[in-house]
Amino acid sequence: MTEKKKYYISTPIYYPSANLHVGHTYCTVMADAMARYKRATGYDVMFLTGADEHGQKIQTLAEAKGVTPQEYVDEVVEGIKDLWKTMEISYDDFIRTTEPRHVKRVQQIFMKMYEKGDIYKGEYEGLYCTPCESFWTESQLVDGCCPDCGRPVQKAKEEAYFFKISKYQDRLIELLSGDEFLQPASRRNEMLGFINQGLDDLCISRTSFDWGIPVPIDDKHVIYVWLDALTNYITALGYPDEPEKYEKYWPVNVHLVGKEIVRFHSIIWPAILMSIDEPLPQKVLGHGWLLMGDSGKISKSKANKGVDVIDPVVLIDRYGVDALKYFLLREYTFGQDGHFNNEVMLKRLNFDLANDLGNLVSRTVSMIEKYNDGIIPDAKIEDEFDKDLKKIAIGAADKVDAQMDKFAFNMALEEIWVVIRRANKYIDEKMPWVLAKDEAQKDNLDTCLHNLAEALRIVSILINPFMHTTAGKIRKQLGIALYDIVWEDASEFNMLCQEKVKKGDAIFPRLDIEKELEELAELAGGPKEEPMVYKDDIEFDDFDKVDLRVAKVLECEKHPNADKLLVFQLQVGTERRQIISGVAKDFKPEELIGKNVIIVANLKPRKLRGLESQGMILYAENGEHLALVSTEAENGNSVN
RNA sequence: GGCGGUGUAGCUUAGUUGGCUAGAGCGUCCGGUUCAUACCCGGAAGGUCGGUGGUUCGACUCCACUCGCCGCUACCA
Repeated sequence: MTEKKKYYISTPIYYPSANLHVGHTYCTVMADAMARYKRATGYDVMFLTGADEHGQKIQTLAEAKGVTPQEYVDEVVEGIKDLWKTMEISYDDFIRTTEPRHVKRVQQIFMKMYEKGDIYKGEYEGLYCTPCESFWTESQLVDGCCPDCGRPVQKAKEEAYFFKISKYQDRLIELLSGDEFLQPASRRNEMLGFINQGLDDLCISRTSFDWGIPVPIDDKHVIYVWLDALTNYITALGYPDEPEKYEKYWPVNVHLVGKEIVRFHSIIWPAILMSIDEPLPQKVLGHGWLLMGDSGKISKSKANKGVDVIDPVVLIDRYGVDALKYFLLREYTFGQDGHFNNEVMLKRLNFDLANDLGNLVSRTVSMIEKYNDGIIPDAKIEDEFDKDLKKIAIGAADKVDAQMDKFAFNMALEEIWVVIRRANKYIDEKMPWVLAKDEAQKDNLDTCLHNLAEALRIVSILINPFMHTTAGKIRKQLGIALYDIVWEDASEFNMLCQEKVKKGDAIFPRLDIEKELEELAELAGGPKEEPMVYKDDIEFDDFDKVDLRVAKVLECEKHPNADKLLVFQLQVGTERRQIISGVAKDFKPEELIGKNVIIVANLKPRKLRGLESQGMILYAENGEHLALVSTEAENGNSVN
């Protein structure tokens, strides 16, 4: 027996701060389809997924709930695993960053980097967003708040260990300059642009929380997210102390990631590997986001409004796992953003699954029962229609192969549906119900029934990586083996021989779209509740240092030299002052004139792109945008 | 502001290196069929391929400018 070629594919490890939504499901479903496809086509596959369980946010959420962080993540991860089980996700390993195997290996990796001289101790000062678990530089903040979620950040200064990532800058540029490593190509230039600005050394430890892996040489510190999370791809393989799997599967063939984490996977992760002198990933593939209507990206940190159901469990309960998988894989183009929408989904399910595929199975099996006592007859003749159906059916596997090579799941499915549509057309061309009335046409009828069953047999093989339960249902109705599905058999015709078919329930019942839309809208309900997360307590004296005042907006215009900044001229009592705010996206300058706002009056003045800003205006987060914090009080008055 | 992407029928989109009468699905209209989950099949209408100018025998495809979206990035006391 020849050695199989290996194929290693990963999803990101998800952060268990809340239940997963269809966005996560989307990524995992793609990885699963690819893993199953590769297994079907003869690869020895390693499919890894997992959970990233450390960090301050988990610690805070656990405290709010009155449980230990470990208890907290155990419960959420249980839910994630249940979901993957329901969805029949065929992962080979599920790595949790709290597992001992991961913890000890991260420490070993840390030591390797340290001994190489790539890690040094320094001091980190930055602004931290607890919900997002991210440090931001001052310049990254939006209106003093986290650029991701718009919530307040807190200043944090701490002793920390740094990774000399700048040392690998040139090699990273070289890596990213190739065609293969990062796709889609549009991300490459972004990443190169980012590197070319110069890489700051990366802070890889924290002392401000302790829910993490201790730094082996300094137990005041825990290892921060990068080194902890990214290394999962190799610790799960046993690197470095049990390298058997590692040597077999590494380097990874594909890291499947969302476009928001492309940077970490295409810059930080390779740099870590360079530091420990290990091979680099062969490919990082950034997929697009599923967008919810007009309300933007699906995100755990943002409340989801609107009527579209994004809880995968609800969708699975109503329509089944394969329906959801089919929709996600068929509707969206890899790498591009897509809009998730109930109506589009329901139409896909009805048209493609119920009408085209489900109905084809139903009519084929019915006719075999009705016209040939349920036995699949042998083919006896071959006319033009037969030839064409056969040609298209046995040619489909190659086309699917070509599309899967490009991660074009939607086109791969489209190729399969070409066969399904051709088979439906074939029935109209042959008109078996007419043939059945004429004994002289028995051979023709037999051929027709046989060929339809063959086409469905081929379809069942081709859809198996994407919807394997459905593949099984089709085969069961055809009376053929469920489990030994061989990809190569999709390129063969005339494999069926007198099997006995058995009509079952509709494999995809037709849906009443109007009714479903109404019921889904009810189910969507309001946003899920998340515990409130506040900044650390402060003393009254700290608060009292802040001098808040009412101010009237006299003038407001765009900053001449910056896209995001507005320049305000304000009346504060008897005084006029100029304040600059990064809110050009949220307000039109003219709509603010005349409003009374609240400002921080005793902030040290600072120049922003050439103009001085004498304080800061307060705004409230309000969904996607900011809202003014305005007042009716006289300008100049203090706010306590 | 810098860098990059993108703009094709009402909607979602395919168009590799310039040769197309610009394809497909959904929607719309007309017709056929009854084996089947009121499904399926056929046909038609619908596009000055964002705009302007250029290169070329020939441009959706190349170039310049321009408008609209999007991403990364700088400015966000």
